Amino acid sequence: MRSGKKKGTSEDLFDQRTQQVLQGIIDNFISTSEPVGSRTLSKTLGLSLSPATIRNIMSDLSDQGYLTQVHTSGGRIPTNKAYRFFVDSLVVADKLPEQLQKNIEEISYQGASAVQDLLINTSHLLAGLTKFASLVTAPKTSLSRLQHIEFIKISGDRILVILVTKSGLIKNRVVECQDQLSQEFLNSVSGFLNEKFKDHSLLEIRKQILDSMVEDKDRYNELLAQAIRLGKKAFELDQPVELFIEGQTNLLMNQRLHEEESKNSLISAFEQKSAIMDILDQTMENQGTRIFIGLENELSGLQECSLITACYGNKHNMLGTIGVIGPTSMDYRRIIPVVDYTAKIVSQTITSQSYD
Amino acid sequence: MRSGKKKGTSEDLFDQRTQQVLQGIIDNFISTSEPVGSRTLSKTLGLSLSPATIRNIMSDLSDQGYLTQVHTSGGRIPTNKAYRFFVDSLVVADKLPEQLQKNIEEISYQGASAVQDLLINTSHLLAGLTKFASLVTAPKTSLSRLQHIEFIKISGDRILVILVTKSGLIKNRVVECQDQLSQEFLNSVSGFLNEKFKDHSLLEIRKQILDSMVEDKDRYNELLAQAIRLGKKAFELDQPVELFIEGQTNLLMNQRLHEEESKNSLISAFEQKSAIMDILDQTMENQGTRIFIGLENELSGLQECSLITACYGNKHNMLGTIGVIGPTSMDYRRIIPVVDYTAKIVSQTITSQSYD
DNA sequence: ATTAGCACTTAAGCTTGATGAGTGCTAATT
DNA sequence: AATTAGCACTCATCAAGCTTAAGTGCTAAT
Repeated sequence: MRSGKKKGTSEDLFDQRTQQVLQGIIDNFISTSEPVGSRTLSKTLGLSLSPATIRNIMSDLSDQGYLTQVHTSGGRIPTNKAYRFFVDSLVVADKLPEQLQKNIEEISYQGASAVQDLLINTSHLLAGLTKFASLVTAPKTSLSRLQHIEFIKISGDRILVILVTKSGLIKNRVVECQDQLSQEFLNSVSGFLNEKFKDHSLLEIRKQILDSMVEDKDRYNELLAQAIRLGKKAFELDQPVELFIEGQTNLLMNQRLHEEESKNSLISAFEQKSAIMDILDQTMENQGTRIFIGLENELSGLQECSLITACYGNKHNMLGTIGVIGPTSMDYRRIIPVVDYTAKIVSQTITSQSYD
Repeated sequence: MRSGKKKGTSEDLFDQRTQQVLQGIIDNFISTSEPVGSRTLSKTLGLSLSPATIRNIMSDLSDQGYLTQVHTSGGRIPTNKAYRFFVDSLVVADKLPEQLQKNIEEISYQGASAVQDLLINTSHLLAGLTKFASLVTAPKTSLSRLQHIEFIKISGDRILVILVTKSGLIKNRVVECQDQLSQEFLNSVSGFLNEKFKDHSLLEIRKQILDSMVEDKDRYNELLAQAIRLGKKAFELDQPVELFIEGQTNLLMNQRLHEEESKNSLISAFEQKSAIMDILDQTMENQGTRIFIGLENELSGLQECSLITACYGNKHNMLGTIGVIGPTSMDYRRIIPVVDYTAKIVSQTITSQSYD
């Protein structure tokens, strides 16, 4: 145990040299994924310090929980605490190379006429650029507000319901209907619903329609009755968690995560989409990029992974989240700006496509 | 070189005992994925033959290309030729357990109101049941025939185009339009297009519309002019190869394919979707289950994989293909009926949902 | 035609020892 | 007082050598 020089009050405030050493270790480990030893560091680091000195510093850092050793001898690797420090002290991430910017901007052109397409493109893009797994959540349907609803009779007893939300989501579903309803009548129904519910959230609409069920007084009004009946079917709780995941194979192939068992738990982690959604939902609270390091608490199976997220939205609200899951030892400096800029472009595109 | 007893004229027609031995080797290898030797076989096989005799038979089979050895000593494994023989001689595959039948039948209930949902469910189901990778192609949009088209004005300059095909596909796209068109006018346009083109294939419609461009004589008819303009946008070549792949991770995790390099080539094989589509398209020619063993010729990277496919369709046509990719040493007896029955259920469901 | 016996091959598992990168500690140096 | 050199020690990795078990081909006996 070395007493060390505590210049700050907190043990976590270390002097510049210590910080540089830690920085060096992290950098080194990120690029090689090999435990880094005092000798190597003495050479790579710009400072002219002997291995022995560095050893002392490293020992301090170990005591404070920033480094661990895989085996008694054989270099040290950064802990999650170290990554946390590293990421927090990244005042400004690398500027995104222009070529990458262009690549990202393309997602809004690739024939993404609907928001869903845009999100799928985004997911694809992120997985491709980062070579990790990408996550993208769609705007919550139930919170979106109604832009337009339409009923189209496509055969005797089948009606296609089309729902367009202010945020630009388009949903179809086919409902069956016993009564023979003419297209003219369906038009009146959708006209009625559009008039009455435009700008209301789907959740709200659903509640109101269910309430209306009770009001029997209007039962004589056939239009109203059918509107309620159809509306009930159209707005029925129908919100499969919309989460696009891509590039899981990237993660499985990744050099840094190659213990057999960890791969299996990785897969099962991806299978419980609801847990992932929960985390992503949290990120909607405050704008900007968020970084989760070592996901063991939230998602068992991803101990050695970090999650980088950013929200997208239109001028009024945050609508959803995009993110990337990669090994804790990923190159944060490169990945963060990619996620960041992508979210920005998604927001821009979605703003231009949404109807408020 | 043992002369062997050739009872048939062709060298590939061997007597019953030889066949049983080959069968035994394949069975054994399928269940253990270990090279199988003469001693083991002598015990597991029902016949009371000494290892030496079996060795002789195995030697013959090797000569004829049905078996190979990984190392000079250490048992033999079946070649693709052996699997081919094995599969062809499977007169009837196992009957599907009732529980599995039920599982498969569920795909048609899971709120699959549209054909696309059904296909996604199917892909998911196949990957889950087989623990391999699943492939599902959607019906070719351009060959589908028009059931209904509709234009909905959703904001000043944006029009939502909805296309419903006879096969039950529903496609949306948003097009922008400078002219301010009223919803009433759009209704006339869609009425016109529905009337004129119902039951025509989308490909055909597109061609006719492009041709119409030339007929300037009707330029005075505003309805017609707009119908052509909008129709052109609506039917624009817009057929991203619709192929659903799921469970690639299953395949990567599979015990039987664990050479590092083969995994990488596996991934890249999945990335060239068009090559996969080509193979799947072939299968549409003749109905029924087809089995491709050792895909090295068609798709480099899948040397050690087999593909089992079956088509689905409605009463008139074959519409698409479903399939499973797994290791050549998969349990064909189990997998084939799964694919088979799933295709049957998909066909049934799609028939009940399509409009002709 | 079948089988037993034998010499030979090979992958896989085990021990052994050398190597090298790294560590902690102490004493010398600045 | 901070830094450094030196030293004994630890441990993963690798290669070499050895054994074992399972398998093969061939020949001779049944």
